[in-house]
Amino acid sequence: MPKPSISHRLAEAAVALFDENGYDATTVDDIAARAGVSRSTFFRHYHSKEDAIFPDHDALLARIDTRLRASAADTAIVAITDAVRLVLAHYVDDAEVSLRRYRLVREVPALRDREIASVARYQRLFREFVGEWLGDSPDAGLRAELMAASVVAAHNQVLRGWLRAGGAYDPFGLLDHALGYVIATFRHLEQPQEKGEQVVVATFSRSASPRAVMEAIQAHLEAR
Amino acid sequence: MPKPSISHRLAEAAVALFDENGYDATTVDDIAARAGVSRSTFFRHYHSKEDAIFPDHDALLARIDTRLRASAADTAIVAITDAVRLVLAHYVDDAEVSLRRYRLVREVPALRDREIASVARYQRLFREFVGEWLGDSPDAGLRAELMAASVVAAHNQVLRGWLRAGGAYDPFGLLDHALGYVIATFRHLEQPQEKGEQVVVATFSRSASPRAVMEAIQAHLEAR
DNA sequence: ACAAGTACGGTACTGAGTATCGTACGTTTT
DNA sequence: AAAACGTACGATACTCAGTACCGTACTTGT
Repeated sequence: MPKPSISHRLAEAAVALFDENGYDATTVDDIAARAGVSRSTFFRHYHSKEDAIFPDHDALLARIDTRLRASAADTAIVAITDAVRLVLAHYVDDAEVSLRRYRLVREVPALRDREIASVARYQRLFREFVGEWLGDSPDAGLRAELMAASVVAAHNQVLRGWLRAGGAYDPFGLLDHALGYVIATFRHLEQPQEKGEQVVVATFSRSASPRAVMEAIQAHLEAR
Repeated sequence: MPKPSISHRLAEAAVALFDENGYDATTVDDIAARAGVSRSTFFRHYHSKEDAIFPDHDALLARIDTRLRASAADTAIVAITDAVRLVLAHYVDDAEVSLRRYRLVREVPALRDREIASVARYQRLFREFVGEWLGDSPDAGLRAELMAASVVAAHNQVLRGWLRAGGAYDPFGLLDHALGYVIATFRHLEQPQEKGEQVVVATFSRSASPRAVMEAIQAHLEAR
C-alpha cells in the first residue's frame, strides 16, 4: 500500500486530536506523536499549529492567480466571479474536511481570525486584479475594492449556508444566483459608456420621495 | 498634574518601543519596564501583546451598535453608511496614533491579521443589523452580506488612501462620495417591489451635462 | 565507492500567556 | 477608630509555541 505522506499524516492527526480534545488542549507534541514523527518534523512541514488545518490555501491562491491571468472574460467582474468558483469548488471537493474544519473554526477564535485573514488574501488578489484591469479610470480604486468585496461576500454567504447545512446540497446554483446580483450591479459601472444615444430605465417604488429619487440619480451621474 | 492611567502608559510604551526596535524584538517585559510596572500588570490590562496597539476597538464597536439601534434612517443601507462614519471619525480624531499604527500594521503580519479580524467584526455587526432589518424577504441574507461588505469596503478604501497620504486631507468628502456609490447600488434592492410600479424612460442627448439632466428630472418630479 | 543533498531526530533556547501566590492600599462597616 | 473587605499590583513558577542548531541516516548522481 502506498504509505501516505508525512504532511498528510500530520494534518490528519491534528484534526483528529482537535476533534477529540479540543484545539487548545492539543499540543504540537501530541500531533507529532500521533503521526509517529518528532516535533521538529511537524514544524518542518507546517510553520505553525494553525497551519495544520489550513494546508492548501497558498496553493489555491496560486491557482486562482494563474486562472485570473489566463482569463478570457471581457469584463473584470466576470473574471473574478469566474475565479471565485474555484474557491467554492475547493471546499466542496473535500466536503468532509471542510465541514470538520468549519466546526472547529467556528468555536476557536484563533482559527476564526486565521480563516478571515485567508479570505482577505483572496479579496486582495481580486482587488489588485480589477485595479489593474480598470487602470486609471475615475474611481478605479474604489470600484475595484467594491467589486472584490462583493464577490467575496457573495461567495462567503453561499459557502456559510452550505457549511451550516452540513454540505447537504449543491451550492453552485446559489453561487451563480448570488454572483448574478453582483455582476448586474457592477457590469454597467465597469466599462466606458458606449457611443450613441443612451436609454436610461429607472424604477422606483411608488412611495419614493422626490428627494430620495434625486439622490439616487445624482449618485449615479456623479459616478459616471 | 493628573498622572496618566497605567493602561495609557502601557500603550504609549508599547508603541514607542515598537517604533524603536520593531514589534518582534520588543518583549512584554520591555513594555512593562518602560511603563514602570510589572509584567503581570501588563497582562492584567491587555490580554495579549497585540492588544496594546488596538486598545479601543471594543468600545467603538459598542458605540456603533448603540448608534445603529438608535438609528432613525429610513433604509438599512443608509443606517450602516451613517454608522461607518463613526469608524472613520475614530481614526481621524486620533490621526497621529492612527498613522503610527498604520506603519506598524503594514509590516507586521501578525498585526495585519489582527486588524483584518477587527474589521470583520464591524462587517459582521452591519450584516446582522441589515439582516434583521430585511427580515425574511427574499435573498435577505445575501443582500445583507453584500451591503455590509460594500460599506466596509468603501470605508476601507477611503481610510487606506488617507493613511497612505499621511492624513494630509479631510477624508469625509471622499467617504461620502464612495458611500454614494453603495447607497445608489443597494437602495433599490432593499425594499420589496410594490405592485403597480412605475417605469420612467428618459432619453438625453449624448452631450447633455449631468447638471442639465438633473434639472430636467427635478422639474418633472416636483411637478408630480 | 564517494560526494552531496535531503529529511528526520534531538537538544536547547526565547518569549507569550496562564495560574496562583502574597501584599499594600483604600473603602466600607460596625 | 478598628476591623473586615475588595481591588490592584508584584513575584514566582509553569506550559507550550516557535526558532536555531547540530548530528545522523538515507538517498541520488557520478
